[in-house]
Amino acid sequence: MTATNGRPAAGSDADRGGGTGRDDTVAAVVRQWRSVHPGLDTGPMEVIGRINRCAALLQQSEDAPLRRAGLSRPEFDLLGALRRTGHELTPSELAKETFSSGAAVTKRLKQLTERGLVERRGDARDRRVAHLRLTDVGRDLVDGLLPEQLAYETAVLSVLAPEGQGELAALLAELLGRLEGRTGALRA
Amino acid sequence: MTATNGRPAAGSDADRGGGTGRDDTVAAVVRQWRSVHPGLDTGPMEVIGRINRCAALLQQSEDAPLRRAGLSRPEFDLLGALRRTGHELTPSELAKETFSSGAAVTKRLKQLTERGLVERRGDARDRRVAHLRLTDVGRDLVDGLLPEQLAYETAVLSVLAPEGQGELAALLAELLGRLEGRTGALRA
DNA sequence: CCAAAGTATTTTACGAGTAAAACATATGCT
DNA sequence: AGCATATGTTTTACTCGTAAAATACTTTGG
Repeated sequence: MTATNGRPAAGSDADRGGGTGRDDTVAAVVRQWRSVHPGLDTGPMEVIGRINRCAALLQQSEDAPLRRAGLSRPEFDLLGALRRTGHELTPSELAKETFSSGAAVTKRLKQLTERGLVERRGDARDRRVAHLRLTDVGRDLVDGLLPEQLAYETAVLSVLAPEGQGELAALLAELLGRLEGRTGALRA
Repeated sequence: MTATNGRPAAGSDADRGGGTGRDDTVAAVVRQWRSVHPGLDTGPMEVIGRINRCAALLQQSEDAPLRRAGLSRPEFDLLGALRRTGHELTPSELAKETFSSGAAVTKRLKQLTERGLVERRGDARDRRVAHLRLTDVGRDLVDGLLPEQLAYETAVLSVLAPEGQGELAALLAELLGRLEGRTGALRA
């Protein structure tokens, strides 16, 4: 919690490595804060601010191939969950799997079922629960879209060297694993 | 675009380093996809999926101190922009500064002005434009909240060693800088 | 000076997510 | 069996963001 931990001093390390690094907007914001509140440890901003901003930027571009297919990312995530698990899922399982609320899943399912991408089947034993599965059309849509989507993402990420991507993935995995360990239940 | 680029092979590298690494949910998802579509290069998922998931998780916890003050993160960002630039800003400048649409800024300003955190002043020369500034109350709120918020974020991030945080910040800065270079205009 | 075009901001209509309540059904206890 | 409680899902009321239209003002060029 002190202002002098192990992080490299902020405000001048914007370009590391080959000197090709542009200055990012978060660095500029942090610089402003530091000049207004010189005593503050702005370290967390440099991580969290950038994660948020990256997420926002990536989602804009990232979703381009999806939109061509008339799908939002949350919709694609839902279809993807059904595809990758390979079996039927109940609404609650889908909610857990896609990290969204039950109500949101209900709404998405309604639309996706109307579009014929997903089918609903009632449970014989417990008539409260529903089982959802992809229709053939839904399955083909996902299978056709995924390679496109991944190719697109590969292209977007190619601004980073492969080793950089690997390091980034590893660090994020570590952070994510521990954050999830704190709060998130580990799913079955 | 080939499946054999420089990234470490996915699916078994979940714990690196000291062996303390928990398995994160994205790793599990990627494993599922790989077993359904073995030919696919899932590299981008490991980066983008994790960035998105981290952003989501962080925002949940992150915003706790803010909520105590009755502020959403976008509201705090707006107040913060006014505080850190140190001068008045027009609605359009605020929109640029907080990466949100003009309409969203209008709405937030309305609420924040009603709450007495922000003041509006009309421009003498050009009567279309407004100039916004923090009230004393608004300024004190931001100044009181920021250290709390940063301390909280520091605590959340402390699941990563300081060097890890530094590396992560640097990699994200590089990614972000180049992504912004592609599309985003570099602001003044 | 006046009309046309441009710019800053707000308003409107709407889509999507959420929390909490409402339903519908199942399970446990006596 | 019968009632209380728990669980899975949907509905309701509401908030917030967005795109596009509307508004208000300014600038430009004849």
